[in-house]
Amino acid sequence: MKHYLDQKRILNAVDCIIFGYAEDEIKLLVIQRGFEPFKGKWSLVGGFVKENESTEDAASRVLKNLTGLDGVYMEQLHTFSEPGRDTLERTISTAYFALIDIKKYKQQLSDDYNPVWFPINQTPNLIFDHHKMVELAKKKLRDKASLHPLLFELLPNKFTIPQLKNLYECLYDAEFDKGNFSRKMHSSGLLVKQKDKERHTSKKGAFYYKLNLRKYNSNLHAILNLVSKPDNLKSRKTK
Amino acid sequence: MKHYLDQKRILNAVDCIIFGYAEDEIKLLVIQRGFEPFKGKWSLVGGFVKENESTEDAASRVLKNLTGLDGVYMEQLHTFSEPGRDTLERTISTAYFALIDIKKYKQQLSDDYNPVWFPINQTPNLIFDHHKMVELAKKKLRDKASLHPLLFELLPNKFTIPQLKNLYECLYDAEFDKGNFSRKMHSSGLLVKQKDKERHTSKKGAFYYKLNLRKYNSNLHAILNLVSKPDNLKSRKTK
DNA sequence: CCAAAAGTGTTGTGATTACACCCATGT
DNA sequence: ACATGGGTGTAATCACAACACTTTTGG
Repeated sequence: MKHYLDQKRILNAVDCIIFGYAEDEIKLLVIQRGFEPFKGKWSLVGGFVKENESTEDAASRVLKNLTGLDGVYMEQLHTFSEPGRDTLERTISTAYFALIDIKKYKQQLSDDYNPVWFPINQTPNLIFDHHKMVELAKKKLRDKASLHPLLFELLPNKFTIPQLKNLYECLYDAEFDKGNFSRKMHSSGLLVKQKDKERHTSKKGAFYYKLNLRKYNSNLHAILNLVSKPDNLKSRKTK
Repeated sequence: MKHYLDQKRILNAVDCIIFGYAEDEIKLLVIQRGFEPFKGKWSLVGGFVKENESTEDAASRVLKNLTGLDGVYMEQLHTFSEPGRDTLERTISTAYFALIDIKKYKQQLSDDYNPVWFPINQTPNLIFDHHKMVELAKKKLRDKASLHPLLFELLPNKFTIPQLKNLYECLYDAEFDKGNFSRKMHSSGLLVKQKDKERHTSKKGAFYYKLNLRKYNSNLHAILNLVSKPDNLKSRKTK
């Protein structure tokens, strides 16, 4: 018969994998630690779980401290618990991934760390098993976004269909047919056409759309078969 | 700046949601506690995480203790961490779900608890938030099995296609067309036809199949579109 | 020889792809 | 006027559901 007195001290932490989207790239927010231990090393934002909060609360708190943002899309990813994963203490960390509109993000004042957005495929070396966390988060984002319309969380309120298409193309490193992509998005019923156009990236200009929030919130499984089959990919990007 | 000294004692546990399949039903293995606290109450099997093991190791250990089985299909489900979830101690529990061949299961000798298989939709009241864990596990099993061929883990080495079909029908509470089901399974390339037949449930008899293990292990995404759309369901069962 | 379940063949439908074409506009 | 990217139309193809049909064998 097991009893908790068997258990030596284990610390509980959370780490956040924060994704954003800007300049036609998906980005990851990491910090450079300004304090010991591991001063100068790159790391995900994280923190210890307090006695009276859940890991969800802890992750929200950490995220808010770093970005100033509340009510962000966040989801539990996985709990990492290898005895040697944290080289200083025995720590079990529950990882969360978050999607934010990068334009809403405002760096909070802090001397503790220096936050930087890295393109998702050019991240620096990270401490502990944080690289594993990022890889798993990327995989989960891809898997989930192929069935659920959650990439909207990365875009501003108003966006164009070519912008949306580019976002999907980044995530899957593939090209989609503009016609078919547009039809599929429209058929989801999630888009509300605006009267104005975005006129920077093309001469004709692309209409802005907003998300139909009622539909988005009620029907989180609308986008079926967007990227399910390999044949949907026209060709691997090689650039 | 946060430091681990802020953290009061939090215990780390694991709980296992163990699924089996027998008598044309999906079952859940739960225990009745033979010791205080909560003597006589139903609960998932669980245990505390030891200092030198991961939560995965802890879950495997707990599972082996209860069932005598090694190398079982197991997957991390979710970490439950609400401060009030365990009414005795502040405990964070990482839940794992496992799929076992119920015929291989042998009850291990133990006076500590009385394990019982319950049909998945007739489970007793469980302590703490274990009911939540079971519900999430059921949802995850359904979601995952619609894309990945993991239900084979619930069947014996040799099985027939009607058996497999019945398993899917149980999980989704739906009926599938035998012709289409059979074709889809064959087209996955995962089935190896045997020479003998199962002759209890029908006069004609149904051929046994074995799993193509090489393919199964290399290609964990073979079964696409088995249950993706609601239209695939002929009719809700009402029995 | 018939009932019952396994297993195969076939057809219509709807989704999807690939690609041609039209549109709006800044230079 | 023409190049450029946004946006629409459409034919061919493919996957799938539905269901009729054949097979096997115990009673």
